[in-house]
Amino acid sequence: MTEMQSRVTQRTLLHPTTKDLARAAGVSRATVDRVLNGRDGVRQNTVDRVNKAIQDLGFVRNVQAANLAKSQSYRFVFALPKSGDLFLEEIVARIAEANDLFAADRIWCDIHRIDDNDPHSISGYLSSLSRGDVTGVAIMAPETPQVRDAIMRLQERDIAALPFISNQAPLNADWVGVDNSSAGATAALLLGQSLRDRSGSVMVIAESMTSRDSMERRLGFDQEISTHFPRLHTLPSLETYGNTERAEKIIAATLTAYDDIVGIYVMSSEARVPLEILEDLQLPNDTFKIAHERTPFTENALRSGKLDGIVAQDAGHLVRSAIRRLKGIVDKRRSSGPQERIRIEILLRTNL
Amino acid sequence: MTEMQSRVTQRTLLHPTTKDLARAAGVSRATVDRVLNGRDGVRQNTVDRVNKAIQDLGFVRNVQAANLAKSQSYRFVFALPKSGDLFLEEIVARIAEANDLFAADRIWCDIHRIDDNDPHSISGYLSSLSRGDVTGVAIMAPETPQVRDAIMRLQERDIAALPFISNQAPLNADWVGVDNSSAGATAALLLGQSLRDRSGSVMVIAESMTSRDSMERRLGFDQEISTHFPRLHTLPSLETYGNTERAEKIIAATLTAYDDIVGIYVMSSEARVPLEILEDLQLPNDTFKIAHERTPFTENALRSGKLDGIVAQDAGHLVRSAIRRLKGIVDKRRSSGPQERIRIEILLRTNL
DNA sequence: TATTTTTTGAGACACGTGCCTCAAAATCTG
DNA sequence: CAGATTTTGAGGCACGTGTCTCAAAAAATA
Repeated sequence: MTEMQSRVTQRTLLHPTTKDLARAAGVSRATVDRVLNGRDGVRQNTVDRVNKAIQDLGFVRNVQAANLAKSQSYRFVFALPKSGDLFLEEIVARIAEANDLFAADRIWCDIHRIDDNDPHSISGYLSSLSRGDVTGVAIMAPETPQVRDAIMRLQERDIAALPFISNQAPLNADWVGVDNSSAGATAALLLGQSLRDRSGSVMVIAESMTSRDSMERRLGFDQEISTHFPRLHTLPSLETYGNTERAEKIIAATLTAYDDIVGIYVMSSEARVPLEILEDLQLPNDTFKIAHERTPFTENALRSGKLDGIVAQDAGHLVRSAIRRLKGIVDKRRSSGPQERIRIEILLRTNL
Repeated sequence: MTEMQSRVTQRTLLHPTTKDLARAAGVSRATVDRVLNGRDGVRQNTVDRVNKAIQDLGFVRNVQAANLAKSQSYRFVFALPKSGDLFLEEIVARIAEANDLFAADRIWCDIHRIDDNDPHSISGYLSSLSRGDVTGVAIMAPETPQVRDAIMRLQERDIAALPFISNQAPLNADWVGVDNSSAGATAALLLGQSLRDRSGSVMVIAESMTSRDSMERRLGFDQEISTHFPRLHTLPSLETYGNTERAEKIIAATLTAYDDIVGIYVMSSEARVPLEILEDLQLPNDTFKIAHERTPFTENALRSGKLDGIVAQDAGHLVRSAIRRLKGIVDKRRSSGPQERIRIEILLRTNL
């Protein structure tokens, strides 16, 4: 057994270097370098020979050594909205953590808060960046033409760009976040399953319905309820606009208007305000309440039974995944292979 | 703003090297090397001065350069049981994937199948390993004194050892896997929540109850049911021992003995056999069925409604996490900081 | 064939750290 | 104080790749 293996691996170097490549292809190290780094002035024939040698030897470029030679280190920026809820605070905290986790890999992350609602300031910031200052940007911003443009121009300047949490378009290959439509559907399924033997109305509370993310969640939620739980009836979204007084008013109004509310879906990533209001309003004990995103507040609410479930995306996972993805882009790992998908997490009291 | 920052960072080098350290501490690079790598023959006073300089400059050792100098590369082995179910196949596939994901980091993984049930063969294999062949091992094996011993001896030989999925002891700091007690409780909560308005018996099917993992799951499950869903009654575990005929017999017997079965919990990581048997037995449509681990089979069952929920640990995540953890141990990252916890995932039809 | 152009090779240096040797300096011991 | 011992410094080579320069070889063109 061991003999057979050694016979196979005998001529196959364990970790072939560019030197070995050169020898195998019958060219010089300079030429190998030209091929590896896509410089021109090499005949196709020669390129092929080198590529064949790469295949034959199973050569893998030593990125560490390469980075050392280039004295490359990675400087990433997380461009996040200024107006922040608890979920955003969570993200910020995870970035700080990731910073010293990745320090050993020569990766350094900064945070830049941008004024959302103003697409111009976002794209302005993005175009102010230059390679040398920063090697990559993770961008959390609502989808607008300006932002899309700015992202394109970043890539032209050889800066890695990665839509983060807020998706820019369904077709975009490089992005880190969850499918909001499925997230909404998951909230619906969880709610519906728990209320399977009852019928009534479901209140839906949002911060605003303008963003693509909100729309998708709502769509997914409604679709799941209507196809699988026809005994439940979903009410129109209540939009709080982040305003507590307004929230109090519309929630109270809805509760008096409908006396058959059996479930509540808090759709926005900031669940604190609506939940605090609901608590004061003395709902029946068996009203099923579900919200998005894990924050110290929602976590607590789940523990104490004020909330029955959370549909979440893991902030730490999002951050780390974004960093690894950015590094992958910079390293030009095209065959990034198994994409590390961000899962839609369901949190109950038992798996916090 | 920028001025203030630059004033601060002016004297602070962006990426100080050992050379900078030496200058700052007023010693030679040789001495810095002695301190950094814990060689002796350095006066305490000098050690302190170097450490102070490390603090002051915010020095972070360039692991890439260090690995290059040592021509260190990481060879990890996953020691997995021989007798495998679909979940194990999943793990194996993820290891293969991870292999080319981590190739750029000079990490190479092998798989070694060990005969479970025979603690001696496991520890025999582990003691046959030597540094140079392998830098770290992820071990999936039931807890026995022999295995614990072998792990200790691995560490003495400077080989990183990491219990994998099967925990060795609750107190063990270094391990990758989930809390099985919480996993069981989560299955219970999901089941209970869906059956909140009904009462009856819950069938529990296991492969065997000898391992710590099974015990913990069952314990967590029972505790959650009895404290929060007293209208449900959990039956004793049916042990299939991986034998299809036996499984058919005991499941059928249980179904005739109890006519009030409202839920079924398939506890073992191999859910296929029990579920196939159950399908033939024509259960009422609203029987809530829950199982563990995502495999092509369980996934399909969930999609087609033969299963209502899966409590899972993400195989890819487990594998990647184990690899990163092993690398962390080898690199001597003591302040490993934010441990990348493996989440207990709840999979429903909507978030597959 | 002679000349220009393209392609290739040889060699050097750099990146930051590990690891080695040998000598010099500092400290301790008798 | 001399000698033994411990501590420190200076310097060099290695790791694998990137990036230069300059010359040589090969191919294309006139």
